[in-house]
Amino acid sequence: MVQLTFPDNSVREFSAGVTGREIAEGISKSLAKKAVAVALDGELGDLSDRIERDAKIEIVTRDDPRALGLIRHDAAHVMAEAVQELYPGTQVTIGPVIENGFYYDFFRNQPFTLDDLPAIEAKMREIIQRNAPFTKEVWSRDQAKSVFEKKGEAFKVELVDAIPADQDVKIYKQGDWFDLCRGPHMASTGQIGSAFRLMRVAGAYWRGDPTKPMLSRIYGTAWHNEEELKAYLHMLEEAEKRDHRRLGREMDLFHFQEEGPGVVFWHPKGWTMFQELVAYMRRRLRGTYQEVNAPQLLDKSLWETSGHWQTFREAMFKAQPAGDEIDDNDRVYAIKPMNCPGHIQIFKHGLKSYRDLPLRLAEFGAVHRYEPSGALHGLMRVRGFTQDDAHIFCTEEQMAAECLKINDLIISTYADFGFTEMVVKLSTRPEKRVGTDEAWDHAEAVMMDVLKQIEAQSGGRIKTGINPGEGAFYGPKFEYVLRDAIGRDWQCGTTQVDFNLPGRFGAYYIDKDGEKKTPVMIHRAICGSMERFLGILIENYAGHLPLWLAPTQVVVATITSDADDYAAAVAEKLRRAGIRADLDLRNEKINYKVREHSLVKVPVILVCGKREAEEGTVNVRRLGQKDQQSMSLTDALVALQEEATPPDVKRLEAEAA
RNA sequence: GCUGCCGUAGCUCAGUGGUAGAGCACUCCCUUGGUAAGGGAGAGGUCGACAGUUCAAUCCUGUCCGGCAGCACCA
Repeated sequence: MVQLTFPDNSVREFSAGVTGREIAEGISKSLAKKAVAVALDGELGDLSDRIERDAKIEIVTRDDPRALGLIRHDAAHVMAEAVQELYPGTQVTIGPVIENGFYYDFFRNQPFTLDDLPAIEAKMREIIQRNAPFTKEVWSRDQAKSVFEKKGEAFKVELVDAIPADQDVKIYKQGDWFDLCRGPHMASTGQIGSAFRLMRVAGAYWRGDPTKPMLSRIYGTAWHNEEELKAYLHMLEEAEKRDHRRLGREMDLFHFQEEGPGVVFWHPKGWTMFQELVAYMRRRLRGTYQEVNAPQLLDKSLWETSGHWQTFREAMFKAQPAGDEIDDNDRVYAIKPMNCPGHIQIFKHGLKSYRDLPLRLAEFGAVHRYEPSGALHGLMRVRGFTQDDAHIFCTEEQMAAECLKINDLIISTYADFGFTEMVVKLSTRPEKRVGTDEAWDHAEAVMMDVLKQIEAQSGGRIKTGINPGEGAFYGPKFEYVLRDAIGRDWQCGTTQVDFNLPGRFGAYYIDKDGEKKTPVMIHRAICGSMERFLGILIENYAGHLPLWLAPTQVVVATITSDADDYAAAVAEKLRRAGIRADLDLRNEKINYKVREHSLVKVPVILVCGKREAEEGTVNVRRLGQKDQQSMSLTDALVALQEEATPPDVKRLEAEAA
């Protein structure tokens, strides 16, 4: 007998080997019909699984949130069946559930195209209509391998070999079609329902390995019901609308062109945002960091010393004199891909004492990396970008305190942009690394301790995690991942402890005892790449930037030319108050002007007509709002000036008051 | 870099084996209109680049460049 505890805490006895399906049927017919799986002590399993031990049991119905993964997984299987039915000879590989959906990778000489999807989707609906039950069998390895070999499924044979020895080789059948799968699955294909859609096709390497064959992947999305599917598709549309590449063009912020793949042409408005962001960061560094600027072009030897030339040469730009007649035109320079070697040179220049530590050098350093062409993506991944970089030279004892200080800076910076949800992850030693195990043990212990403090300090707002083996080759690191307004995660900030570079470059300081010591170096970035961070901000705000960041903060627009002089005076006063204001005196209707400035997302339009000119008022129209507000020019000036004050400056003013 | 798709006016896109079109934007004229497009006229393109096939290529083929979606990469 087994004792099973139900969600209402009632405990009932069943004979061992009872199945979830039998239990559900025993409770009610309707439950049995709705049931798609069973959860034993929280772990999902098939309704047909025999229950041989005491456990907490739940009958999982189709509308349970946990069923969504099953719906998607089953949909992947059905898609594979549909594909093999339509395109005989296509080999199946793997088909997992992913965020918002599923995919299945196929091997076929001719990759799938978007045009193939409607037929596959129709076939899937047909298979779902058939409503064949999912049944499970456990096969021996040899049996599984020989069956898949006979079917010509070479990839499946490889997968059977990859299953750990202590796990069963499970085969799931749906009608005549079957697949190697760890399960679980729902009761029958009909339970998938109709709220799914095939989305796109893409190439993907077998097992993620570029040396292995390219497979043809089909992505799909699947949901509990049509409403959820519709909501998801709507969310995708919203994301597309706030695509920073589109907004960048529409708002005239920047552009790219063929001659400069992956490098940004910043237009006046975009550059205003950029500079506003840099100015913000500079204010945040004031009093703590010293800003420096290291050369763009440095002899190759420096990059050999740092190790970049050996490790990242493929991703670096080299430069040489272009003239044929120049004596040393065999001398090779590299355009900097990082700022650290430069900063170490600055540290090394002049003897440093332990009293100088921690020494914090910051730079808005423009770096260039030859990113793979397929990786380029608007501002998010470029070949030339500006890091809000800093290197802190300190002692090992100072390391933990420095990491916490950086943490405070990063968290408060993100908060100023409205990012309050974030995750800090500790990346630990990778396989390829430098430094002794003792040094890594020590560094990881220190950082683990810091991580705990970060979590404790945050009062639960910040989640923490560990990425094993993801550290840099020279030391462990923290990664700061923020969540934007539509729930997407972006890794931006990073704090990396480095035991390697200072020693390689022979950097040292004179310690209390008069001995030379090698400092620890901490690399840190907050925005990471200013370009990318701006891209994230544009998407996060959907172009509706807070006033302090908006390139054009106010447009003063006239209704008739009678108000031209007054409007010009208003614009002038705004400018004197430090507000970025444009003047629109064109001979156009106010409708036209409002529409045009609204489309480029100007936050505030001050409409001035005859009435305003006579009364000394302005009519305030905010972006996205239909109603207007009339107020005196003086009041408007004060209010706008207040609103246009960056959040950090507001804080300082509040403290001073 | 790999796979697939794409490249026509500043933008969004039609189109054809016989050297091109629309809407918006732009310029000029008329219009002075109270909160998301007033009317008219005009200008604007070596159809991504280079080769090939053809009497003839923007269209077909190839190579290259660039973009998009994934994959891989990201010091």
